[in-house]
Amino acid sequence: MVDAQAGASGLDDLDLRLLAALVRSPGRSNKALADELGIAESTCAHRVRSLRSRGVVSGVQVVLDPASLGLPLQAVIRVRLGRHTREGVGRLFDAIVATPGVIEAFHVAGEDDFLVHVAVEDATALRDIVLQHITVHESVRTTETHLVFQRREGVGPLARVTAPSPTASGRR
Amino acid sequence: MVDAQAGASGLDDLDLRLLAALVRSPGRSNKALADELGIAESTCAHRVRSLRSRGVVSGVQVVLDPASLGLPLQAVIRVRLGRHTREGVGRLFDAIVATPGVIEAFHVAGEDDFLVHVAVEDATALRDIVLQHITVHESVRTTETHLVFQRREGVGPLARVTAPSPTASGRR
DNA sequence: GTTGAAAACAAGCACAC
DNA sequence: GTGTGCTTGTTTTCAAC
Repeated sequence: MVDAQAGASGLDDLDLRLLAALVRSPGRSNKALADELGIAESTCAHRVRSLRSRGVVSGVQVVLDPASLGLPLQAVIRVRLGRHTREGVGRLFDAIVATPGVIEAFHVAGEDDFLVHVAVEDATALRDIVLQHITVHESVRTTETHLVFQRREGVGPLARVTAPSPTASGRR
Repeated sequence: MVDAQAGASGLDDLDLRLLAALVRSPGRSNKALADELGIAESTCAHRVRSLRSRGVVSGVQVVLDPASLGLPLQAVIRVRLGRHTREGVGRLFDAIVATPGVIEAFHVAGEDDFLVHVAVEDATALRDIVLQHITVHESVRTTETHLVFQRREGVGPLARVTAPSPTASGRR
């Protein structure tokens, strides 16, 4: 085997185990992390800081429950544009993510141009978002609103890196 | 005015300001939070614990950068089903979120049944996900894969609760 | 790159208001 | 529901390996 480097990124085995532990339980103390990985606390702290500074860990996020906030309704709004100028698309994207209730938005290729995930209080609020924040933009041609029955987190990107091939094909 | 309660949820003004501060900078210490809000540390700690126990704050999440992990390609896969049995849908959902590279998945109403957000290393990996993890399920009729140019976070649910009416109705 | 130890810091708890 | 002081534990820093 070459060394402990993984893939194209400069992440060694310890980095990956650290990331896995971090993702699994973000609230843990540095001491607890270090103990689990069998390394010194200072080493653990250094690696975590390094991963943050390199941008591998983009950040930490507090997740709110929309329903508890009085926003029990979620939807994905598919937005299709007419004219596609670079500035128009950029300004629309800016306006979309600045709209209260918008959780995330994707600029995608294909039939649709944007997918917008929103949480709102009721159907009226949903209509108001579409009419007052989306279709008001002249570049928007059509929208389609899809109610979200359920949203679930996936195992995430890390699962592709840590366990890419269950079939042991020699070494990578 | 009635009191400091907001909307249908039992959240007062301090709770909302606390949540806003938490979301803005999740890494902050309790002391820093308390100082910003002008309250005692114990009060701040109590409120935060209460918000967590009530489920308003669902949790804390470590956000990884897929590109730094060697997964520069993101896509949204739209999945349409043929047969819609309750168990079939549930098992498919389980399988989808367990697929390495899947960041999140939505079960939606309408034309499509699932929207799956994935991060992968290249186009081949994307094809493999669709063929080996999605279309292998007999309930799946068709899929459409849409490349993600860019994903952006919205201002979030809290913005709908904290600043619903910009018109100053009395003092805050 | 890793470690252990000391100093600075923050969190949790019981209690008083 | 809010504030205070103490005790405990944790993060940080630094010299050294």
